[in-house]
Amino acid sequence: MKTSRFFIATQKEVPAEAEIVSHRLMLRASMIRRLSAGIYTWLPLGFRVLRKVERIVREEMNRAGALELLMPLVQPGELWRESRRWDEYGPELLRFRDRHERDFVIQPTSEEVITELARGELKSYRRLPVHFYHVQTKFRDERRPRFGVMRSREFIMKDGYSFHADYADLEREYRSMHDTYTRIFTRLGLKFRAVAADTGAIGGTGSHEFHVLADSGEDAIAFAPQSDYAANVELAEAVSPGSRPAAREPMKKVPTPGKTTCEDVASLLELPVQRTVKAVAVMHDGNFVLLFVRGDHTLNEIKAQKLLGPFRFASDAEIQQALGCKPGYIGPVGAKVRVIADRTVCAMADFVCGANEEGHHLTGVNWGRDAAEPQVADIRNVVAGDPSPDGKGKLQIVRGIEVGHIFQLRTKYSEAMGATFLDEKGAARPFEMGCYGIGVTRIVAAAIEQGHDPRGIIFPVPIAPFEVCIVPIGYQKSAAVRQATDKLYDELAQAGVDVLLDDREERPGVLFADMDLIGVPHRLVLGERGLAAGNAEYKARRDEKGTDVPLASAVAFLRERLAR
RNA sequence: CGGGGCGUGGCGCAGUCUGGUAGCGCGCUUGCUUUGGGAGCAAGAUGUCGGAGGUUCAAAUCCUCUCGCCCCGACCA
Repeated sequence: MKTSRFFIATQKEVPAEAEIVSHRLMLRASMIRRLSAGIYTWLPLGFRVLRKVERIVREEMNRAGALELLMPLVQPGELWRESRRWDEYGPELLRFRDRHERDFVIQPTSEEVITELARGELKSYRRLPVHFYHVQTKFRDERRPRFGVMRSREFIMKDGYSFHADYADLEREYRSMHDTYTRIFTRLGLKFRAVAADTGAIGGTGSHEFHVLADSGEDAIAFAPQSDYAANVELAEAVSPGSRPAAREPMKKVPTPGKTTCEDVASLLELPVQRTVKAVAVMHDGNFVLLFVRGDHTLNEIKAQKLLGPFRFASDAEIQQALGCKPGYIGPVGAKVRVIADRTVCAMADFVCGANEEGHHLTGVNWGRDAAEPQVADIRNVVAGDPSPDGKGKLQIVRGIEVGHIFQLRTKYSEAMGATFLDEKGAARPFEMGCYGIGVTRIVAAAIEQGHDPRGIIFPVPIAPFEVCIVPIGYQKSAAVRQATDKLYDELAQAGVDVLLDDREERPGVLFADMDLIGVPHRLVLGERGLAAGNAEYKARRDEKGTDVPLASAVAFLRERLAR
């Protein structure tokens, strides 16, 4: 490709809308343009990257035996009523009516359609197992789209669905997909981690997320460096710290006017915040419930929800009614309500908590002696330094961008939609199902979050818009440069290298800046100076300085570099 | 959904408080010079100031309505 025949519209200035580095760079590099909130056009440069990501995904899915098909973007609402997701999905599901007033949705995923297909086509166990996938546009009407294509409303996802006669076979496919995803993200050149994930309302044992590691990630991941343990913080178990020490202090009420947070109370009393206990008041099924975590810990709402079922935070008025005090001074002593303590809190003695009286806290509080023994559960988020749940070392926390998710659906959809097959004995049984997603568009942004410097994007070779660029100095002026450049360009193209020749009539600085910005991994510069000695100058995108390479061996040199 | 902010040429912004000839930088066009890290000079083009209504001799500026976009929050005792 020659730049003069391509479309590069780089910008020095960034549109004010862009917040994170990948979004800024994608706009500046002219990979994408925003059309509407969370809706983007992929320009030719960005589209090349997108296609390369898709290609790797397809190759590995096909290699694993999955079969590509294409399901519609627009799906009948009727199917969604069958699966009950019409009601469960909420406002993120984009719905509309056609001219006959029939309900339709723009698909956020395709479980309904694939299950509909399966119940019509997969009548016999002899057809199983089978795994269908497609790479298709998705729409989720996000409450708040942001970060460019990282969290957009319209995006491209690879979603696959597998059908099995029994759970053992589903598990086999699930492990196979775990391996396949590992290969895909490895080939994409990304630093990633597979982590155990929450299975949400569906339950079941199997769900893993694949996260690209980046500080700007929206998810927190807990992992143990000494073992294989890795889990989304939403899920990571906070293990019990052991048995509770004996009480040594008497309970005492102390004035703490205006000190409503554990940090404030701890600093007033000159105690570590780890000696304090904080209360979270929630309403569940019309009942007032107090949840206690250590002062420096935070409540894990997902764990709490699993324990209690759906709940919401209590209002100030409800707290006043249940405890007779304001928020900020809540404690378990004398509280005639349901009390749930985190495992860590349960193992505390002589702790500090609210006195259920405005402006006062209690010190030297002990379970059993001063307050009724609470219900104990794991309801907090793990923090760095917590022991790993597998007993091997301590947890660390890193941030990640979720780019893949594999899931054992089991029979949720097949039962809801009556999708059954006949087994060897002629009995109708619902399919065991798995589903497997990869956020194709998000991967592009994630790769940039992981690979960039002040000059621009640094793409991994497999997904770079071009593998190599040639920057001639004086292409329009010097016949020698032009001749050598054209020859090299032809040779590289012949050798199957994805090469971009920057033949624009611009000053060299402009060409260098653009090639750096769009993230081409390898660069060859041809100028009269070097050509006189028979050399081209080679520089990898991450290198500070270039090195001379004999022009005669430049193709072989690059092929060797690209083969790595 | 709640809170905050912004809509002025393709992009980034000033001008709005205090009504009175619509401006700057980047980009774009043409010419000359320049040419190994985002050039210089000169000449140019591009605006229904998001939209509708109102107040006024006069509205980018004041008022009302409306549309769009961005950011923050939804962990709090």
